[in-house]
Amino acid sequence: MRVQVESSDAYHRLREAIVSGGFHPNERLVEAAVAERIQAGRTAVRAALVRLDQEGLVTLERNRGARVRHISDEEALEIEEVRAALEGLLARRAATRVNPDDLRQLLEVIGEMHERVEAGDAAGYSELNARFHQVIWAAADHPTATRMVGSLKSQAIRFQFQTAQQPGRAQRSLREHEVIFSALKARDEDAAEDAMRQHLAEVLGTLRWAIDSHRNSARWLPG
Amino acid sequence: MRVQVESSDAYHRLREAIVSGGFHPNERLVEAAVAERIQAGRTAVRAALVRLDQEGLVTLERNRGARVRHISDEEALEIEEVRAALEGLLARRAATRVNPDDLRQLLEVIGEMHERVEAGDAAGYSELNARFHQVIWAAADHPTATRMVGSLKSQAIRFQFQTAQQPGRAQRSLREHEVIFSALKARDEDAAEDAMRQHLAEVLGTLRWAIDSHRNSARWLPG
DNA sequence: AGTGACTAGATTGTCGACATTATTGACGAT
DNA sequence: ATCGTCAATAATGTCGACAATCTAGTCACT
Repeated sequence: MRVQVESSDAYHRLREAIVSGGFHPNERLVEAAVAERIQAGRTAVRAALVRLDQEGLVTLERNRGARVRHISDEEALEIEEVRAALEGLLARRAATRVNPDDLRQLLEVIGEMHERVEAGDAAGYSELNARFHQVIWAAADHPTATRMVGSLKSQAIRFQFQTAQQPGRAQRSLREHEVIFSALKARDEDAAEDAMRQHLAEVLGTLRWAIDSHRNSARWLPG
Repeated sequence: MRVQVESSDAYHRLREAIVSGGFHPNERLVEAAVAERIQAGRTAVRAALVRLDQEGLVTLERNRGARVRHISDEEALEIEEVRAALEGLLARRAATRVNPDDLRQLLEVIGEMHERVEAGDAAGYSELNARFHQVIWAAADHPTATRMVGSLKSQAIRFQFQTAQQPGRAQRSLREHEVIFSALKARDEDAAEDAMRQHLAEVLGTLRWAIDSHRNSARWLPG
């Protein structure tokens, strides 16, 4: 029976707990309590908090402890902008490096996407969307950019649903993915970057719209 | 007389020591030794190392300690690519947000750049180059992207000189900066992003060339 | 000489204890 | 009632000690 757990596990577990919503935004992370919850020592929790702070998932204030970082609407938009720039770069790189197997996987994902759209399964579509992008990241073979995009993704996860569930969004998204695929298949760098940026500009626009309308409705009710 | 130093200072000091070359790439960072050198406790050093690991300046291996991270030539090129994408985004944002004072500062920097170029002062030019970009970051008002660019910059600092000191590079660089300035002054988003990306593509090309020629010369001598 | 087991030393990982610092709530003065 | 003071409590920051782990060197054996 193992009691001691290596500290990097504490990091991964706490990260997972935060990203999956086990802690709410702005919730205070008391070291002792967290340590008990994730079965680790306070030392390990402390190290994990420092890493998560650097990563942007947590804010750490001296002598005042840690909180789950609240990503504001505005910041979510910023993150999405950066993601567009980075994924544009990745798509460009991927265009000159995709191999037949990558293309096969992308095509497969697109096929499944059609099914989900017809079934009206937004969650399932979201999942496929993530897979599509991951295949491109792998093909791009660019660890630096991939690492940064991954970090951004976990910060913005809370907003993921707001865009995915806009009516008609999935259909348009699917078409955009098909354009990206065509560009990659043609190994056209410029077209791939353009298509990816275009796609993420649409996502950004949708998110902006969703946030605005949410803001307004929130102002109507209590007003 | 204060002996105790707050731990975030340990981070800043160690970071500064690494970035400014006080430790060599791949040099081992023994906690006790570092603690003494930067006048801090081992606990503080440990926290600093975790942050620097997450930041990419240091690699941390379990039970095997920390080393100054060696940025390979290839990785330096990747970093420069990402920087180009991010700074392109920042230039675009800046185009719609620059105020007269920002433009005044940029013009001032360009003026001084002319002087340095004529004086053949590569180091001074580098300094001004950094200032130019920083003004743009401030005008862009985009904390997320700015934070990431800053992090990249410190990782790639070792390669900064290799590009700056190529003969004739400063003159061309200066012209590129003037194009960026014009686009910002005209508040033309597309032109600003294009100009910035063009500029950094030149930097990337120069770096690539410098690395290649260095690689070759290194292979000639001992071979 | 080369290989592998083993030991001694160096270094990191973790814990518990305690000092330092924030936060909360009670209390009294205005 | 509002504000400021102050004590009580809770939480974080730091240290020293020790356990766990790696590394380098020795020595026996082939």
